[in-house]
Amino acid sequence: MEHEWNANQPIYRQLRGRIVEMILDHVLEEGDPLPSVRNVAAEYRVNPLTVLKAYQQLADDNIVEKRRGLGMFVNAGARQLLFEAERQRFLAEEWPAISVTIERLGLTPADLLAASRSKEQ
Amino acid sequence: MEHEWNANQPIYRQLRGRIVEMILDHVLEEGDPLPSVRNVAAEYRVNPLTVLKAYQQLADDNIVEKRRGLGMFVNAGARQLLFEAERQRFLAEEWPAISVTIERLGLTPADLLAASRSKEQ
DNA sequence: TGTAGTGTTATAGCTATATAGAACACGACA
DNA sequence: TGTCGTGTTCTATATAGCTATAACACTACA
Repeated sequence: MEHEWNANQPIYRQLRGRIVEMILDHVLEEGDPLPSVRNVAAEYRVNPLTVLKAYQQLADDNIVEKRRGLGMFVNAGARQLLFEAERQRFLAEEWPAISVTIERLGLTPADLLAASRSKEQ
Repeated sequence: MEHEWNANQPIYRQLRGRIVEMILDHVLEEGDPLPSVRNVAAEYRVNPLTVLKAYQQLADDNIVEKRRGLGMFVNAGARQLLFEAERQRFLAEEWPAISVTIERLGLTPADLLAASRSKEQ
């Protein structure tokens, strides 16, 4: 997990996004415990309450389950749930504006491919 | 210009984005006046200081020029400046994450095309 | 000179986000 | 029983974003 936060979104929202990515990318499997609130707070230099807020939203969405004294765990079926939810959200809320931006800026598939590859290095 | 703000970004930043789009799309030509601070504030139900903040950033970036008592005007060369700046910013800051998301969600060009077209209706 | 537009500055208050530190409650284990 | 992990709650402070309202300064025009 990257260590840096940007200023475009609240930290708790970026953190939630990263947990979502870890689940979708099989870094976290169903049944796995999430990194503890204290560990994440210490490692990424944020307030435990900020971490808790991110985790709380995941619990509200039925992605994780909190077990007091034990930790938080990825729910069964969480990946499928996220996959479908993120897909719909991306197609409905993000892609339309991205598509318009790509056209407006005259970006070709070659431009986009080159930009994707240069970042992989 | 759309009338609704989302909660993902501060209003002043969304407003700045819309002015940028209007310039890139030739809705605003170089030399044109921007809608006045009061007009935008009234029409979109935001505080004049919020509008001013968006406009101030455009002035800081040499996109517009403020003329007290007269209005704000799109600078000569602003479109080219924006076009290049937005292109670079999009390719460097936005596209890499978008690309990863598209791959992660298993979205095909057909999925994306369908989503673009359904929004056009 | 007065009016009607423009930008600009000031004061004040509220909400959201984030921080800091501490302590409480639970569960597993030695 | 005590320890060490976990989640959870509490109090307090600071900053950013946004709101509301008002007034000041500039410009063009009748």
